[in-house]
Amino acid sequence: MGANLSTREAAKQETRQALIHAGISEFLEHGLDNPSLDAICARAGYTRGAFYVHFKDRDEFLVAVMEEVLSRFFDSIIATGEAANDLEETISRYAAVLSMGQIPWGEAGSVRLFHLLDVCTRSPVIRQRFVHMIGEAAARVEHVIRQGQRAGTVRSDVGAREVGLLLVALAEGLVSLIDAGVRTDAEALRDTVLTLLRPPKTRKR
Amino acid sequence: MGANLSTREAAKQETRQALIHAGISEFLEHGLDNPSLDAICARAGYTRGAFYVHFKDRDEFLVAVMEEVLSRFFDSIIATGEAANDLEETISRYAAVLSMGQIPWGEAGSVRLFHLLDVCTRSPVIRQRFVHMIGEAAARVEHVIRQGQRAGTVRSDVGAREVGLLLVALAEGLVSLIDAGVRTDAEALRDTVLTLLRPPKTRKR
Amino acid sequence: MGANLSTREAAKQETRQALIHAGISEFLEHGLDNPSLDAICARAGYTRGAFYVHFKDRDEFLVAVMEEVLSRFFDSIIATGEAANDLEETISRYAAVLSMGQIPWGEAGSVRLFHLLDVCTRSPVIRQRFVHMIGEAAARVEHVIRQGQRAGTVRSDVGAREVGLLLVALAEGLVSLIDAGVRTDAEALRDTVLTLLRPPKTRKR
Amino acid sequence: MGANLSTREAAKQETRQALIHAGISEFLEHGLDNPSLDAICARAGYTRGAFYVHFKDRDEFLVAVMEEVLSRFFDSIIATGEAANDLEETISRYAAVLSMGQIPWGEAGSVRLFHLLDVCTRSPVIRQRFVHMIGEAAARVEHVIRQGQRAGTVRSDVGAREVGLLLVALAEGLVSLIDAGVRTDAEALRDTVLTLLRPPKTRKR
DNA sequence: ACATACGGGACACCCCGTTAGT
DNA sequence: ACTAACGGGGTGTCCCGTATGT
Repeated sequence: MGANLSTREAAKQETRQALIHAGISEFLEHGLDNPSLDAICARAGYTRGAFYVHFKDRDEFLVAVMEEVLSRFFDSIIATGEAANDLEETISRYAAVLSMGQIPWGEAGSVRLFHLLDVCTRSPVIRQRFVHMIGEAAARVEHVIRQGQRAGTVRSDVGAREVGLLLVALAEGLVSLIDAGVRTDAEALRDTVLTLLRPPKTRKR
Repeated sequence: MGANLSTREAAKQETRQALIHAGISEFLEHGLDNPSLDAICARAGYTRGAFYVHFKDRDEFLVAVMEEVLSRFFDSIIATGEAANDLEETISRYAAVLSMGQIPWGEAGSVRLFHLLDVCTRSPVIRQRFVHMIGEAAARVEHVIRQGQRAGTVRSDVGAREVGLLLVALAEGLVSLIDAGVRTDAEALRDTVLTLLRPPKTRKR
Repeated sequence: MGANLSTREAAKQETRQALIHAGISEFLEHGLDNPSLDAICARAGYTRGAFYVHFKDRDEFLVAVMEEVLSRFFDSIIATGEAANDLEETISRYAAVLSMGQIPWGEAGSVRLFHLLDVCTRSPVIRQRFVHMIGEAAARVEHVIRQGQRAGTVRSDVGAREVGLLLVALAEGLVSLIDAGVRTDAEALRDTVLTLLRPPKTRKR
Repeated sequence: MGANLSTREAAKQETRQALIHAGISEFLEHGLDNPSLDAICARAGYTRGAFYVHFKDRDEFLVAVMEEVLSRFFDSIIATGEAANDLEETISRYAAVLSMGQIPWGEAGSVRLFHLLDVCTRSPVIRQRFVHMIGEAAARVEHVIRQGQRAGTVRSDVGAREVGLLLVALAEGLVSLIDAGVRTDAEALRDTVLTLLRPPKTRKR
């Protein structure tokens, strides 16, 4: 019966996921408000009849899409985080992510940051998840900073907590600027940030 | 005739401005796509008939609104810039602006940053203006940094150009985070940034 | 300028009336809920764009239609009432109206009685107007009865007020039955009613 | 097997009845066309899957509902009829029924008369059943009248057949008026009707 | 018998742009 | 310059009937 249950339930979840993925693609290409439900459903290979089995209305769908995006994003951050306790590595990964100019996730495309911010305006649920996620990211960077400070690779006269938030905000801002079309020299910026965070060489004396 | 014409012309521009202001308010409250022209015109005390005297269609109106917003923003930046060649003062002003969590301008409210980014996606004109504005802002900060370096109040082992862009991106990112509801300690962040930029104390030796 | 005003206003009222008339026809043929706004507007020679200039939504339109029907009906009752203070004449007119099995009015068709009752369920406004109209009709019959009693053509041992309401209710019931397809002998019923209301002949003796 | 089959059969009929009852309630509250099958089924504690086991489509369901209503109504009339061969008693029962302002039946609410008339417009089957039922009711009253005439309690100068139909129509009309919200004095009306039907007192002489 | 995913279609509401007025 | 009627189209929503499960 476990298999039986999965027969129906699996098909249902598959449909739901297909719709969400189609939504992500459409939202990426045409913004949050413009895509019609028809277009989204068609892209997923379904009709609006199927849509309303899974979502009460467009807003609920939007929230579901953004939750998916957020969790994927969060997963990707966690994944990189596990691999790297080193500041330089972390910053470099961030730089790589940023150079793509979009929130990254597995297979199927991405969503603009400002779309997320837009949805935060509408849905308190998403807003909370986003804020929490930012907090997690900041905490992770903070941890890396603190480790660097202990190892002597990061200057100790700044608060790790503040630097954590600062770097996250910086990342966010750079994503926005790149999204908007501002040209940046990722390497030079990375080096500058690392220089600012390095302990003064005079300590050697 | 000059007076007569200017009277008419002034009235016309007044209507146009009223529409743009109403648009800003509506866009702020309900996003960029949702507000109907009817709602916007009604808020300005007119009807759509008046609207089409001044704008070809909704898109042209959107561009006009954003140009207004951008120029106001630019003016405010310029204004603060003129007054301050000092880094600390500049950062502080930025902090003040940021703590409001929105692009500031004169009387009537403001527009979220992500709205601007959204429009950049649609209108190359706006995009170019925005990129240019960011460049200007970065150049201005760069100038302040360079002056600080010459005066010995800013460390010299980082590129003024890179720091300029970095600070602008940071500002942008913080605005976004605050917009989204992330709580920040503006003072602590400001101090941290200033610490990072100060020359090493080891110089005392 | 009176003419000027009427140019616009007259056209507007004409459109509104056309829509209402079309609505009456559609409602008569297909019930109150089935006809689409498209069908109604098309019948009037307009589109939904015009419709929403005159009515906020379908419900408001429905009320307007029923108010029109009611006022026409009321006018027709008043008209017949003025002409007839005689009981027999009044009953005969009623019988004629009833034999049509529908609420009568000028040119363009009619509306089933149960449609009106249905709308009364939805709109308190219409309900009140309908109740008031019934009261007026009852009062009119009451007046005829009273005159007949004074003239000795109607028995005096019954309350004119009660008889008035009774006859109105009877009319309403007969309309309903005829609407539903019950076959009746209008003449026999009329004679029976008149017999019931006549004073007893034995009194003469 | 008989018990087994009847068990299943009983359960099936139970479901059917539950759906019909739910339909009656929904139709009473929201009219004949507005309630969705989903709403009706949900009210009965089922889904549309169960519905289509019992009914071909919405129309067939509507007819089934009205047949139920009609038979209940008929039963109630029969019941009162059996108990009463006396005119006064009959009229009083009628008055009681009317004062409820609705077609009465057992437990679960009622349906407005105009709903029935509405369905008569759509379904010839229902129409015929309704006409037949009205005929039965009229015949029953006619019988009572005839008995009264024989017993000398009802005047003999009017046709029992006509009076029968008249009283049924009157009942119908009063129900409609009360449905619509007209205030009536049931007692006074009843007395008036009885007075009209009583033989002239002059006979005493 | 009953639940439920899904196709498909209809319709109300809204909104934009135009045009005839004032 | 501005109003207001109107045409026309798009879209979200809902709902029915079916088909496939259990």
